[in-house]
Amino acid sequence: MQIGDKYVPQEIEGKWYEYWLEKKFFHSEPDEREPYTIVIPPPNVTGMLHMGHMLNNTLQDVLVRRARMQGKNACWVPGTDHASIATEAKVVAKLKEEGIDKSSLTREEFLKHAWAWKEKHGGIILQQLRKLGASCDWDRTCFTMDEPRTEGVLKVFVDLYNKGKIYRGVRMVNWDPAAQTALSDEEVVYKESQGKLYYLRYKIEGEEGYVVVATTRPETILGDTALCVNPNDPRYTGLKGKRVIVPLVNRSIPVIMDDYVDIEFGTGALKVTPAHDVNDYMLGEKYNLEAIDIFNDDGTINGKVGMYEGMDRFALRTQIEKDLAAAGLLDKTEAYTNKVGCSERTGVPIEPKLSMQWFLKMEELAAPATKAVMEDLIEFVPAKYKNTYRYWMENIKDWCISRQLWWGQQIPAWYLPQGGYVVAETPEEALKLAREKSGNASLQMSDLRQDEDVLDTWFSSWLWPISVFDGIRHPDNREINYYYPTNDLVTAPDIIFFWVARMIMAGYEYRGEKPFGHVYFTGIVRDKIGRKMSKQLGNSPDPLDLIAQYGADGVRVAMMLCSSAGNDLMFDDALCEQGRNFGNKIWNAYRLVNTWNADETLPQPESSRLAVAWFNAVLNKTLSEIEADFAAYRISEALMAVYKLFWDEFSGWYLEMVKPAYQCPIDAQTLSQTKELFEKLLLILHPFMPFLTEELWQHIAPRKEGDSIMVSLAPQASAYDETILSEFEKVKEAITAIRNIRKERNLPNREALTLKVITDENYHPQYNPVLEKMANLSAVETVKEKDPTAAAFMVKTTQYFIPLGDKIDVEAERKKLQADLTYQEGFLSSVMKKLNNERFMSSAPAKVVETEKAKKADAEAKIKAIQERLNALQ
RNA sequence: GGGAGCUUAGCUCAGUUGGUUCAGAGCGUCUGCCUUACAAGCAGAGGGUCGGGGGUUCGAAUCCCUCAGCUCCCACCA
Repeated sequence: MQIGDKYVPQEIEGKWYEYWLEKKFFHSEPDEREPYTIVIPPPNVTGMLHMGHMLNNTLQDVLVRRARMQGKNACWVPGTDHASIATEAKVVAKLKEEGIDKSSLTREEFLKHAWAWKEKHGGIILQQLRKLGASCDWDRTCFTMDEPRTEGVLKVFVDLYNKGKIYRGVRMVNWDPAAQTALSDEEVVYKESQGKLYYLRYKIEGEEGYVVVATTRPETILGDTALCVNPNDPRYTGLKGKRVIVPLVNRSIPVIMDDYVDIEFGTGALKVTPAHDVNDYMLGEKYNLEAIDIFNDDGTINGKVGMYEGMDRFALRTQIEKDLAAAGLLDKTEAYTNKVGCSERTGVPIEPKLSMQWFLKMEELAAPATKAVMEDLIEFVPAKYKNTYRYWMENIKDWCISRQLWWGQQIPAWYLPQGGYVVAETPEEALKLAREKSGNASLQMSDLRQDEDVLDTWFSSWLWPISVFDGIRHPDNREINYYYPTNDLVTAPDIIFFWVARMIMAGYEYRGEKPFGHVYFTGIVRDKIGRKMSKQLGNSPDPLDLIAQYGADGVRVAMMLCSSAGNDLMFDDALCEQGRNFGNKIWNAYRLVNTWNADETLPQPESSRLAVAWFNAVLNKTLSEIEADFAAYRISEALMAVYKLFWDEFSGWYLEMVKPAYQCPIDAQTLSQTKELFEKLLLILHPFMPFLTEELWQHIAPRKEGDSIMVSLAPQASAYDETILSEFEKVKEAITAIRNIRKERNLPNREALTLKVITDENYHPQYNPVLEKMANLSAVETVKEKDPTAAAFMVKTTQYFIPLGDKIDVEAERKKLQADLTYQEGFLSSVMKKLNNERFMSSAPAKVVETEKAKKADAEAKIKAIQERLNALQ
């Protein structure tokens, strides 16, 4: 079969993906083989592929393809996440562009738009993954809001409710005024912001004088219901039992004393706004203060106080500063930097707000999940995340699971006309329960009102490893029993709490078992100067452009080259070039082998026989290294090992050793052995570079329809000959030395040379055929005497000479020898220092002492040889 | 304010329990080559006091202390 002169990845990649799909090689069904399972971290359904996905999914594909080639039943389940806030925000924005306001729509109308949007954009990202070569079982594609998953979520909600783990209550929650929903603590990110500290005057009731309070949020005075000072603060002892007047608002509020207040901060006096600050809320509870909620859900001021109604919270801050100053109630302001909690999704500052929400009790769920990780039943790679995990788990707070959104699973709770509610998986059951609960058998569905809220997205994705196998609805089905627990989870560390921890909890709660055996945490992809890749900075390349430019195999290699687990990686387009170049190298090596014509009558040259034996040893040694690397999830090192194996050992040494003379035929045995070795290399390379290896694998031997490298078995490491490896290293050294002599003296490669050698135990004559071929020697002669006029070199203790007649430069030679002598003498003296040190001799292990002695003998022999040669040069 | 981690060649990183010439790799750089698979290549070379200081040890990139710089996570100081 012919193959193109140039490596053009774009020409070979698409067709093989189609072929794999058509042959259903990605599809897995339970059978008697050992399963290997990965569930994809589901990307947002309307998201686009970015570099983080590239990294993450390349890793998963490498792991899955490798497992498949080890004979396991590999199953990689793909899917998408409905991403309630993110998707709803996108739909709202799109509607706004069309001049439609969300509030003008009914829930049903809005959801129609949302589903339409999902149908249009949903799954684009999964299509993009195909370009990368991802071998997902597409028949299993799931969506966190499809019917089986939704039913599972509702079932879990009802179950947890019935177990008493889910409750409803008014709590201080993180309110996102842009999305107008509550958020979990994990969805709040703290951003440094330059603000001001405002010093406000609170007049003391019935007296002259005032108390100054420092605050960053003067607008919240509208909701002040107390002033608090530390009882140990001598400045304020006189305030006990008094009341003060809230500036501008003119409300009279009590002064309370609590040692929560930091005497050092600001003026030591704190305004208390129970409705709008978490700490103030605590104080409010403790001292029974009124909580005045001054905001509407969108962050504008409501009518409760009767001032500034309708103003935005930030506009009000500016306005109130002016008004306070005008009224003489603003002492001063000073610049102040603090951290403001912002919504992870919309980016706007969150507003602590009292509201009625649904919560999940976490403490009991956390216990087995913590244990599993700490005892390495679930292994974190790298292990440093265990600490982070434990700390969070041991300080876990109840999870606010309700969201004031429409896109998501609506909470299956129905309110009764006379108050109270029932929780059920379906409206029918709810009605039944409601009739029982109310004792009113004539109650109708229309009398019940379902809770408006939906569940947090993570409340569906925490079930992912179970729900993709339908193990929530049907806990005993064949698939869940076969595929669960999954093997590896590959994800980013920033969702360790959102997702990883919760999946582990759900795993133990619903399967009584861990959801996965290993969690591989990838780093964050940064640009080459270390900035996080982001849309705003525009420093993120489009992965599809990279694939178009360098080929998927090249980009995959690039991702793997720079990714060590848990460490951020500096991505540079140059890495893709390196990946593409590697593909080119493999391509051209194949082209070389492909041009060789076999001659059945030719015997195998000894040099080729040796080359095959040697390369087999190198191959097996490297295989065992690769296996160790994979076992420790050192994926980039595994790739580097293959890279060097192919480029240096195979292309640089092996192929040169067996290469026939120009346009001469090759013996049949060497050709077939070479092809076998090449095929093994392709098998090892396949998980990293699936497309190129499939293309060449199809060419290198006769194949039939339905054959594929991806469903072939990869070679396993076996025992190898250490001796041939170490002896060969000396041969390589000699070849390199001869090449250097040629280079220094400008001797053309075509001109054959004679090599003389004084034999000793480091000289292995059986490799002379290789030496002769690689260094173009006419003969290797054994001599007893040094040749003072020849160019000389040493390998270990063996002395070699190349007679050059008058071409030798005595002065240069002497200089070189002198330098070498100096080095060897220095080395010897450092060895002697150790050997003459009694304490070293008595405390170092025997093995170490032995090697030092060997070093001494070695150095002495070399020094002797160098000196003799120097003398001979005189 | 707590916690974790990092600092090794120009860049990105390996370096398992302290001990072979341990100071490494890849990329880049420099030099020489258009040698009939590949210039997306070949043959070579240079490059680091292992962040600074101190200690333990016969022996330290590796263990301990300390200082400096960087990064991340957590946390209610208004």
